[in-house]
Amino acid sequence: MTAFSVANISSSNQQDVLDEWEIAVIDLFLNAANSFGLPKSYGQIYGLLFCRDQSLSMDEIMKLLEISKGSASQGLRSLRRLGAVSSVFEPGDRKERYVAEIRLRKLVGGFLREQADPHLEKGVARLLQIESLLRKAGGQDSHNRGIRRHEILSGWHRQMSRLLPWVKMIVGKSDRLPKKCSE
Amino acid sequence: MTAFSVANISSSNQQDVLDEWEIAVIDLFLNAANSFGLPKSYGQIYGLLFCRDQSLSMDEIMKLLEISKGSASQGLRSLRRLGAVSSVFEPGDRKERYVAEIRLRKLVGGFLREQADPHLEKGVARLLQIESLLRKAGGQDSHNRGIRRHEILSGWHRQMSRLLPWVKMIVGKSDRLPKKCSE
DNA sequence: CAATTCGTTCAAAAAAACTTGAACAAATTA
DNA sequence: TAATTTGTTCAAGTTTTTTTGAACGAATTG
Repeated sequence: MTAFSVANISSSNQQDVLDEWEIAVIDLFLNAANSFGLPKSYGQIYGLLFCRDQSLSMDEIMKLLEISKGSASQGLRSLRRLGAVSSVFEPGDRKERYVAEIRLRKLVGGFLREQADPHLEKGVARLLQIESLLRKAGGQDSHNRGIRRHEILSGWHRQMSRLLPWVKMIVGKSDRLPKKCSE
Repeated sequence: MTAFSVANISSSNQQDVLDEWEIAVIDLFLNAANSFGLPKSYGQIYGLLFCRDQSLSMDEIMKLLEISKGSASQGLRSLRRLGAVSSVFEPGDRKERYVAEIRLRKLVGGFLREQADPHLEKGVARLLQIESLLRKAGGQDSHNRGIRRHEILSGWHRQMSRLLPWVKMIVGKSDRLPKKCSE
């Protein structure tokens, strides 16, 4: 940069400082990330982008959040994979720049796709494995018990598989949720 | 105990050994616990109880899973709070004994009550905090942006609040899920 | 081509989460 | 009351996860 930026008129205008409310929002997402089993830094990055209208470069993110290059890089990658962040190409700028996805249904959808779906698939494999163990092992009593448990687990798996599409459906329909259901 | 138990006829009948399939089931719950953000040992404990017809004492749980007293105690407490395990009083026995709750709707309900609901409540508090920060701080531009973001977050909060009852509802109705919805 | 800018990777450091076991309290039994 | 049994607590130890930053490669610029 060739000279001091002219930004930041009157102490905290836009660019290189976090407003108090922004800090609070970032902290909110930090905590949220945590309880979704994602690293805090992911939450911070998302939170910062969520606050801003303009896209930010990795560099700006690092400085504003005071996190390392590695965290920023990995965080942004994962967030993109989740569909929570996307990169935009501001023309005439070499850096990549990032913005937050703010449509809840997209966020939830991405999260379910990346986290829940894989677990359901692994679940199938595990059920098969248990099934095969049941085929060979165990005394009569234990074997019967195993069969019953396997049935229960299969039922749970089925129900979970059914639930997810509904979640995606219900989140998203912003206002008008179904009121009554037949059957 | 006054003499050797007569149990365990033919190598691995009921009590003091884990069957192969039980190990697999326990491992399944270990992983599941993990991805719900609960300690592995909680999953193991639940998994073991899930496998068994008879209630187990903390002592037996410790031995079967080879975990410490502390883990067993804390795990059982948390699982009871979640409603995933309950204690039964086998008459003529001083120890407390535990069994797993296997109704999915209860499990999901307990989990949501203990994990999701508190987050939603904290969410309200955070939104209020942000609101108050917005009242005082910020330049015009940032302030407006803050207002808009606060609105978005409020919307998300509302939608999540609406979602949870549906989840409880959908899981539970074992077979018959709603097929069509009006509005 | 050399120098610079970006972004990624990964081993090592730091932080967070989980587990352990000894000390303790409560309840029971001798 | 002393000895036992049962379960809880919590500081310290262990394991796992996350963060850091230096080294690297690719792309760009001088």
